[in-house]
Amino acid sequence: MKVKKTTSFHYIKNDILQRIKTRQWHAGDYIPNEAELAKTYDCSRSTVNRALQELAYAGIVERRRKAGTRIVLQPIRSANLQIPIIRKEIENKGAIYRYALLERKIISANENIQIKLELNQSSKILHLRCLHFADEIPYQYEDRWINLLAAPKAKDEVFEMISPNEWLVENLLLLEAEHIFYAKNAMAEHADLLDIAVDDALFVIERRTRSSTQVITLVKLYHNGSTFKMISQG
Amino acid sequence: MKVKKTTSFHYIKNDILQRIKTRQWHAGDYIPNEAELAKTYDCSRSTVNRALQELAYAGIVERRRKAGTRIVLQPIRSANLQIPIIRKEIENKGAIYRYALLERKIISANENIQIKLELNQSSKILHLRCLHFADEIPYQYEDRWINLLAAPKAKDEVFEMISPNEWLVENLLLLEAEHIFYAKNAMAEHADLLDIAVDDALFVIERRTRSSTQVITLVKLYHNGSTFKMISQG
DNA sequence: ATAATTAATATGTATAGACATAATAAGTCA
DNA sequence: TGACTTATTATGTCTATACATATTAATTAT
Repeated sequence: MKVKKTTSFHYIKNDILQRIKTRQWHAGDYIPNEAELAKTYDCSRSTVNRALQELAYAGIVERRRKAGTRIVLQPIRSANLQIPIIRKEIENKGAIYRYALLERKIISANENIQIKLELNQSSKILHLRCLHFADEIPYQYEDRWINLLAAPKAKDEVFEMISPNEWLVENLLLLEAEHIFYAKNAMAEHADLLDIAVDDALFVIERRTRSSTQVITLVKLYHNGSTFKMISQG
Repeated sequence: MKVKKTTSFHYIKNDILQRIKTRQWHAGDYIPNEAELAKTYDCSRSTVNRALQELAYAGIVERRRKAGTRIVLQPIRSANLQIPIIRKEIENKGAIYRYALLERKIISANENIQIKLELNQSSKILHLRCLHFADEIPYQYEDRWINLLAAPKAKDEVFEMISPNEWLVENLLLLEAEHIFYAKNAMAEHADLLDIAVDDALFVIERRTRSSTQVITLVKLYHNGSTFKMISQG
């Protein structure tokens, strides 16, 4: 005879998910409150609370004080995307990675860059253009702007041997980032650099990295044919 | 004079992040254990535990029993992507949404689809092709396969008035999904349907939705010029 | 030296109880 | 009726304590 010891929040989480999946509880409905669930599962409210908080974080339920917990109507398709580090992505494929600097220039921010870097007035920006190769085949073209107010040390780095991303990771801590993805036809410049045809579809990642107070860097990454795979959990 | 009441796990989380950002603690280093941090912050170990668990979930630190908690070397750029529901995306822009069914056909799975739908043998599949309009302008082309073993009721739905996605959300519970994103040049068929030129860059989302045991549906969504914006937190 | 065993340790999780807080509902007054 | 005030309630969070568990370090046996 088995003796129940404790009910895990994992068990509760799965059980509630199961009830939702089997339509025992319907989308839009409020589910019993924590105290009642604690009785049902014969555990403490803390345990139920943890299970429900994780379900809320995963977007399965919505919680509001006094109102209660209800099953999200149309579970928003949120997905956790792991954006690969270019060197690792290439090396994981068994290819040899090579980095090359195309251009390094200190410029004054034009209006467009000024807005994107959230600068009050035009100031000095380090503009870098680079290429990443996999087995000597152009793999990604990188167009980057570094805010020298936020990263003054970048002035002293030539970026011949180290890629901007790796330098930034080593020299600053990049925690907050904002991404935009889109598709774009290759322009003559891109085609030339990536050794593809003009108008070939490019997958572009635009990333803005910031500290709490300022934008540190803006980068546009042009991929040729590369895909991103992500798994969203439920 | 202010009297300290309690230390919130939010405070601890932010404080640790701050220490990492200001390089007081370095990437790769182990940070003090929970008991010590509890003393530092004058709070209970539970509170520290919660803060650290959230930091671990966010990919900032790694934790292992007995070993301790250390700051992740190269914080993996993971980002939470909210995939818009087409109707809402269009309506949010203030445009009028319209759905149109192009084709509905029950087929036997060919080898390719059979693999993607994880079927042991060829079985009946519902193939749907649809268009989504914003103010009568083609906005997204949808190419979808529904596994009739997983969703037999779909046989009885004509999909003239309701889009496959909305029907599936109402009739099944879709919790697990797998996404792939890529860029692709428009083929003649796509160009024709989306009213664009051949070879224009398309942003494609490929989504496979499943229950715990089987694949329910596979869909390819072809966007014309639409971008996705996502914010990854730190 | 090597393998197996045992101890030590940091995190993982559950609990009962307490108080905080947001949001709603009920009640009160103009 | 409408504007304010006051309960009420469900979730949010913290604490002290206890035990579980994974992993490493130390010890013992071979």
